[in-house]
Amino acid sequence: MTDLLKIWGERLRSEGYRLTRARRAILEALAAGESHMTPEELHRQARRRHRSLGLVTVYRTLALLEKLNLVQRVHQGALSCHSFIAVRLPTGHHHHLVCRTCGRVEEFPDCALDDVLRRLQARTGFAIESHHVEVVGRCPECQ
Amino acid sequence: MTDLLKIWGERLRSEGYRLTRARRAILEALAAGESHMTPEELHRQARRRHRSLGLVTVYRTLALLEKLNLVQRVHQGALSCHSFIAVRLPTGHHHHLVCRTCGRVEEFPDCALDDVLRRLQARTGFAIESHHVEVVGRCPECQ
DNA sequence: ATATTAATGAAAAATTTTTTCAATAAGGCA
DNA sequence: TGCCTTATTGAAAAAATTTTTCATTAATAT
Repeated sequence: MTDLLKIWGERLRSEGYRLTRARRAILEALAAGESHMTPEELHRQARRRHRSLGLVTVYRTLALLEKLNLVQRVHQGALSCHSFIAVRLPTGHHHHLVCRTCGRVEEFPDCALDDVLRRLQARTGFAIESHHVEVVGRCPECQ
Repeated sequence: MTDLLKIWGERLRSEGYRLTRARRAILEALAAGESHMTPEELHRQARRRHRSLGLVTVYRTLALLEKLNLVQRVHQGALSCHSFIAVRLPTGHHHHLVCRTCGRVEEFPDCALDDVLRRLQARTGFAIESHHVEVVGRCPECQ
């Protein structure tokens, strides 16, 4: 996890952003989180490291991290549209397998979906640019 | 499209809900829409049929229709978490292919995904219950 | 150390969604 | 048909969420 932090820090720097105390606290909370968190929840967590952290900064930082692809939103049907989770698989495209009970999120790679998409593209004439997959179930512990 | 309306009406009735003027207006707007709409947009459209329709009723009706699986939310990354579109493929599971430019939504069936999910389930130990796929691209007209 | 300027936090504003409640109208039934 | 019951509605208010503004702070290059 410390590894993740370092990588993220470097990434921010290399993009010309400053690595502030507020951002560090938010990144740490994200890296520690096993489950997706709303801005509010993330704020609560991150404040354990940085007491005076404002919720506004959480919103701003999430927007930044989302732009840089360091976090991803978690969608499931109606809910959780505004929950975020750290992106851990650094290489390539991946998706989320979310536990309905404990909220734990597992990343899984893209494999085998390409085929489906290629056929879809051929059949519909759409120029496919991106896709988003989310799978919900119960993790081994929660079953 | 008129067909769709009739089916929806019957479905509401059979579930014990009343087919009111407000709901009819909302259903018509949804059935006519080629693209996903936010509650606000839907309200604007539906009011052309029913002038005094309140936005609250749109929210309530969407919640109901979502519960009955007559509409689905459209997600794409950060945006559109709160946009809805009518479910047209009546049988079985399907997903959305969304045009980035004009917002048009095409439904496509589930085929070939089952395999991917079966393998995922075997590998992770999750009991997979549902999934959500959304593909974004540009439709033939918009390319 | 200092200067530059991006980033922060607080407050206010804007936006979105939900709740409350009295009035209305849908659908069943005589 | 016309009445009765009760789900549904719309308006207003409240709650929740997100964004903007702006003076202050602190991260980084020098």
